[in-house]
Amino acid sequence: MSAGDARSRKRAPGAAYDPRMAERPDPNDHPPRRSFIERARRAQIVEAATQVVAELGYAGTSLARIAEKAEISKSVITYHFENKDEILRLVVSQFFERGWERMSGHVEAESTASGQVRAWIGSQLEFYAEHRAEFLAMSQIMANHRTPEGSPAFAGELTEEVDALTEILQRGQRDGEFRDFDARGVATIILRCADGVLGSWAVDDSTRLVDQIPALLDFVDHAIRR
Amino acid sequence: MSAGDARSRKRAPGAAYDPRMAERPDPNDHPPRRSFIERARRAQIVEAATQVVAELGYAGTSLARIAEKAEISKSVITYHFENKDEILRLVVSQFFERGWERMSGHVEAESTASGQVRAWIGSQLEFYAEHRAEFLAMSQIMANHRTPEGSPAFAGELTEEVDALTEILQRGQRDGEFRDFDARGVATIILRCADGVLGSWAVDDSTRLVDQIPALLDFVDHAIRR
Amino acid sequence: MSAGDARSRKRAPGAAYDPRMAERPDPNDHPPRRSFIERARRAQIVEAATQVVAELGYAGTSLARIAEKAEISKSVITYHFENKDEILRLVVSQFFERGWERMSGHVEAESTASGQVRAWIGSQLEFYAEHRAEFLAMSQIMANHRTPEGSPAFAGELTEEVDALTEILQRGQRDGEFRDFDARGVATIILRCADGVLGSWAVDDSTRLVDQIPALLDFVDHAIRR
Amino acid sequence: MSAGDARSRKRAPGAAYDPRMAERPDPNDHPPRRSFIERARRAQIVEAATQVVAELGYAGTSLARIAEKAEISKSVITYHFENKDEILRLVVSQFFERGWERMSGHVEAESTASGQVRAWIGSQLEFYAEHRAEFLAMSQIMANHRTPEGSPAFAGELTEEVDALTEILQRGQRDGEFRDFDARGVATIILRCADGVLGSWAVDDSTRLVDQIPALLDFVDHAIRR
DNA sequence: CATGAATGAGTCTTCATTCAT
DNA sequence: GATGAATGAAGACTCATTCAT
Repeated sequence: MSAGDARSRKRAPGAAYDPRMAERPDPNDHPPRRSFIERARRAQIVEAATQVVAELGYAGTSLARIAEKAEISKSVITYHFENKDEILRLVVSQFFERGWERMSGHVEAESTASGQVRAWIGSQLEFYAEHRAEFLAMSQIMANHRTPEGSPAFAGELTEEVDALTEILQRGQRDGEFRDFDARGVATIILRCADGVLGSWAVDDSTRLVDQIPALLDFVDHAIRR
Repeated sequence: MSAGDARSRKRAPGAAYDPRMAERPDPNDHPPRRSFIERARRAQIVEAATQVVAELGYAGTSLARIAEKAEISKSVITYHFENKDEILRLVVSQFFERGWERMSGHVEAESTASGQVRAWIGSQLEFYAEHRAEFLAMSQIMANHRTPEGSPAFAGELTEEVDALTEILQRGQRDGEFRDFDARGVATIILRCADGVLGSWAVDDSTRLVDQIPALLDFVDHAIRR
Repeated sequence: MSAGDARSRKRAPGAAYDPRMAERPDPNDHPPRRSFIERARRAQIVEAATQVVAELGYAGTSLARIAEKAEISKSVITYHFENKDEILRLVVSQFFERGWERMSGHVEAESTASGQVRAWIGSQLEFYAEHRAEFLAMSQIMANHRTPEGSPAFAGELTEEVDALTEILQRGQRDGEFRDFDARGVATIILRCADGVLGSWAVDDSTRLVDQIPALLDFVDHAIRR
Repeated sequence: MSAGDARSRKRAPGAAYDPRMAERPDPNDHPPRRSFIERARRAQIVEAATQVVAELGYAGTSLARIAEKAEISKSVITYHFENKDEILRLVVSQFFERGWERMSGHVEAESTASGQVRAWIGSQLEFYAEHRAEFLAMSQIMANHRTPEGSPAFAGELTEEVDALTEILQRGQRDGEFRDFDARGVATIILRCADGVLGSWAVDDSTRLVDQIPALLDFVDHAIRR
């Protein structure tokens, strides 16, 4: 049943749109209509998968261990999902969807470019700090997941995000808020900067992430302000 | 995100030699005296392992594939190494050793704190750019390698690096070069910033890393300068 | 060789109805009285099974794929049929029933023995040529289907057919149409001959089966005629 | 080890050449040099596979069952062979190689075309009769084995055989031994005829194959003789 | 110094069937 | 009359490691 339902990736209604999740149109256009039980099971399994990846890493994640964590039989997983791949992609896409839902509100609430940059970084880090396991899992999967042919499965998934931030930076330059720099290059640096801080927190959770947010905001602010 | 979020650990400048990065000590305390052939074989195998990890990722790396790449029999590997673990740790430690060899020279040649910061970031990125495969391999291993119990094998390996950069920043503040900020926090941010840029390059090699170095240096400069 | 080496069994001409080819008898002796819907569903499923076996081969045929082909849920199949076995047997028996319906008319219309032989071979091959998928499916199932214990499920199903053709050949010998030979042995050979030609057509449908019929008739004619 | 050693298919030295086994050149041209043990193990496994396929059919043949039959662990099989596919192909190719080795001698010993036809059919059937299990296995594999993409793995493998027999028939026609007919069509029929008789014996071994050989030779003789 | 052979645990996935609704 | 959910057994294959030579 339910072939090709690698699905979702819908924009949050009203929300601008999630630049991280490029629209990849489903060939079978009818989205699978799932029963209550099915939806619950799928959620349960994705949740279990998230935890396992976060704890044991990408390479240590097997269907057997996901089943164990969810306290179900392995067959239940293969019944509700096409693939291990499908599960892993859902872990990633759901995280981004929810993250962007949160961020977009904060970003749009700001009027100035610098306010939007701060809102972007701040709300992103806040969201991640609140969902550490999900973030770790997403990180692991993005860094490791490959297509059957062997190339990274999530390469270039991030360019739209860079585009969006670049636009904000350019507006800030036009408005005289920011100094002169290559907007696209700096957009990359900022995003990667945040990723990096996240990364250190991912490896070593002794650093309280939320405490580092103001420092990072301040750092970026000085770096780009006129 | 952050395929390259793990990375960087190297000797504190001036410090002689980090025993943690050394090959694991021989249980019989006399350090292994290796023949010429032995050393050659080990180097060849570590080199092959590096390439395989870079190409196929951590999860795609098996002894069989390393053997294939090195054009030797699998048994040669298990003869010369205790473990798969031993090989992977060597890939990481050798990369850091060589990287720091390069960097320390550049850093120590500078007299001002800001010069040292620039030398640090610049020479690090240059070195990585010249050794992409090694960098990718190191990244993958640091992000994925685990102890038999399942916890990250390279957690908390980064503190010395942070310590060293913190010292430089503090000196810069005392000398009036840098503005006021939490030196340790910013040290982390700077290092992670570089990581982040590396991460984007790791995923997508179309971005010419060396071209981005000046932008990053400029970015950091503005962020910390008085 | 001989993708089509299994095949052919049908009612002896004149004989009413072969119970061995019938659906397996209901344990409670009253024959199943099926509703219109039930009969339609069963037909639909058997038809889908036929197509799947023809396309994917015996080993590639699963209930899941039959359901997919019929665009129904897998449970519909298990509701209407006892078994996978029951479906496969029906594919075979229905093909033979319909085939013999066609052949018997042609054979009985002939008065001479040699005419009957020609009618037999000719109409058989014609029928098969018109129902390639059904023929392929039947072939695959006869060649592969096994009892739960592992022995061929359709062994020894061919004797009646041989008997019937043997009778015709013997009559031809008595009437002086055919030369002297072991009638039973030659009956087997003739039937297998047709099988063989079918087999080559099964593997490679570029050979237009109908074009080969005259050659085969000619071949057999020369072989047995006085 | 030993990648790409799907190998063999060499002509028997001196023997004409086996038309059934089209030369499919090995990309890695160096044939694997196997140890005594390796050759013995491979032979043992192929032999076990042959028996399992003959007894349980293509669909009933699993590596587990082959291992059981050979009284070895399943891993031994995957150590010595790349693939299940490799084993199955060997079962087929070895059978043809050996069969042709036998047949070619008999065929070439004859001077007349009709003698060669008789030698062909006779020695083929004799050989098959002496190696029933191998024949059954080969039959099952040829009828069922598919490429990963789903198309029959052994389609069109037989055309060269038809070519060779066609040549003989044409010579017979030129020499006035045979009557006028479409040589290629009849070659197909004759080969398929033999296959068919074999097929009936395959299903039901009560018929003593060797006893049927003279009848078949006689049948074919009458069919094609002037 | 080197390696061929072996193997048990574990990988994902497919499958026919059962059961409750 | 229909079906969604569940499942254990089995499928081929990969892997790191051990051992004897």
